[in-house]
Amino acid sequence: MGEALAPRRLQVGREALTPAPLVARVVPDVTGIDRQFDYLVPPQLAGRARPGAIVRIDLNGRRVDGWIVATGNAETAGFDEFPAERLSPLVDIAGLGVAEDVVDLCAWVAQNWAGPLRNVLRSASPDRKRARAAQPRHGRPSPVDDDVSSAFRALPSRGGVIDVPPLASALSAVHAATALGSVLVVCPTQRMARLGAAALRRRGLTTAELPDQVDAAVAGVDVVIGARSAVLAGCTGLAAIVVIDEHEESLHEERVPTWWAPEVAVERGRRAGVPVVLTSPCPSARSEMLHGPVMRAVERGGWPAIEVTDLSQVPVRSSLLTEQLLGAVRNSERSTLCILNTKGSARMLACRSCRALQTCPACSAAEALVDGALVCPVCANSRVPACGGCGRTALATVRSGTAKLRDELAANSRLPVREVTASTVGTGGEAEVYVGTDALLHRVSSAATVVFLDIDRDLSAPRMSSGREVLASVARASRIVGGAGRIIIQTRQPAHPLLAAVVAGDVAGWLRADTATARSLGLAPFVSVAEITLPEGTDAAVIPNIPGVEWAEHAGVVLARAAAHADLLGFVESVRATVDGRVRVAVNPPRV
DNA sequence: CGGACAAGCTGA
DNA sequence: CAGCTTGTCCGG
Repeated sequence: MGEALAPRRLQVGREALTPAPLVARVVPDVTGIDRQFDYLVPPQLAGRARPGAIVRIDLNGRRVDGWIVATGNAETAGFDEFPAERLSPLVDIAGLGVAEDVVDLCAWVAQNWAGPLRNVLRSASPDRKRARAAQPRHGRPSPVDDDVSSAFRALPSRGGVIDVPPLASALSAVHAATALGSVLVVCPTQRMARLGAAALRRRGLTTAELPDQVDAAVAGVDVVIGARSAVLAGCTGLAAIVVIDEHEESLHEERVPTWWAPEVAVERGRRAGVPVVLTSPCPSARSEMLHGPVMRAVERGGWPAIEVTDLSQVPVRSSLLTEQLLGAVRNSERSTLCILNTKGSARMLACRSCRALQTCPACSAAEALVDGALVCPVCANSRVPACGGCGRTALATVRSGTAKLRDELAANSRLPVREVTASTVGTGGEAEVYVGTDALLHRVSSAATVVFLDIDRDLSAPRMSSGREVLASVARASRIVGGAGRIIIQTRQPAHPLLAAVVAGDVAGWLRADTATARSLGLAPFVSVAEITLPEGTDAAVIPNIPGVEWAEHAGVVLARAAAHADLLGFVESVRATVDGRVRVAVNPPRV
């Protein structure tokens, strides 16, 4: 700023010899105001009024916080719209806020996902606490040389996607990247960030764990590591970005703007001119689209042996206790995890005679019985209520009930069986059996065996990405059991392509096929979608039509899709312009 | 969001 | 028509 003003002072003979007053453009930290306002910077605050700083402002009679997103004066392009004499002064500088070099990235995130910049700036700001000065710390790690580190070195300068199952392998990519400078690591969970940081320190690297160690990240360390919002954190000397388990849903922000950390990482890397590496045992189609072909670092993808059991062969009707399950529970020296997801199970129907799950012939989602017909909740196909396999008409609802299952299992194994729910804390103990939902896989770090008691509940969930979500669960289970462990998947559809691929060790092949299907059907990520919630009582007739954008309205929600992302953003903009009142927009949300 | 202000309703 | 509610507008 000082440099910008200097020439102005030297212009002798012009009307003003004093520089135009410094102005800060501020995003208020107030919901419902997605706008920016200009404020005068008082001379005593000029030294600290940087983009990213949190300031106190007076806004319409209220004293609120906000972020500076730009500074300039009346001479600066774009700062001349509002007369300087009508500006209020900044009240104070209240905190460090967002790293200066990340402010423009935040603006890009808000624009790309069509949401309020304020929410992005909040995600990028560490919890308010006093910032302390820290000294740069760099370790002297031993060089790393394994399959993953050589895969990293073989990537193009902008980075790429590496197929790596175990966490230790992903950390080798991080380790190799530290040869370039400071590495920013984004993990799906804070827990993994903590474990990863500890493992990297054992390799002789210095770490800053976010969100607590912001000071160290700013001072300069080998590795800055944290969960989703770490992708927006300050990182001095940034030389590479690594996103671990890029397929995990938790890397997707649920609130608007619904930004996706791997995509933000790629954009940040592009702006900073540093490589970005996305790692995953089951890379998402979107990351491939973003970054090109997947680099295979480990033979066979490193998946453990996976057994599939046919539930329709179980002697006791409607029981989930197979021989394999009981065998695993009785023989295991370490714990067994039994995964049973209860969500959406009430609607599933199985044939009483052949026990085949009733799925949609077109899209294979589980059907529901509506007014005496079998109806697909995804594509609204309808057919007569008879078994798709044997044609008989006696259908039974597939029962759920983890409590009953726990009792059955305990009676059959004579072992203590613990049911783990969201409220149960801790899973200590050896040689035990745990029953719980998918969340169990996030809470236990080691087990001998993982059994998916009824994978059909997940596989046939009424959404497009169900197969990839199942794969993510199996990948998580693989990591928990390690190379020597067992994974048992129970199903009524043993010939399902995904299960066949998993058994054959050809996950990559299934992913290729799934991506090809999404491409040919024009689904995400090959189209961009937006879910637009209109204000109460809006007439859908006012919604504009734009070339390249298809949309449909139902119950006040507009679903739009476009092959070109820019077209979709243009559509959102014109909807906001035509509809009066506040419109909520989720662009490419985690779930539609 | 939340304050300001205008327009609408009520009751004596 | 004061006193109150409800709605709309706008912020530097």
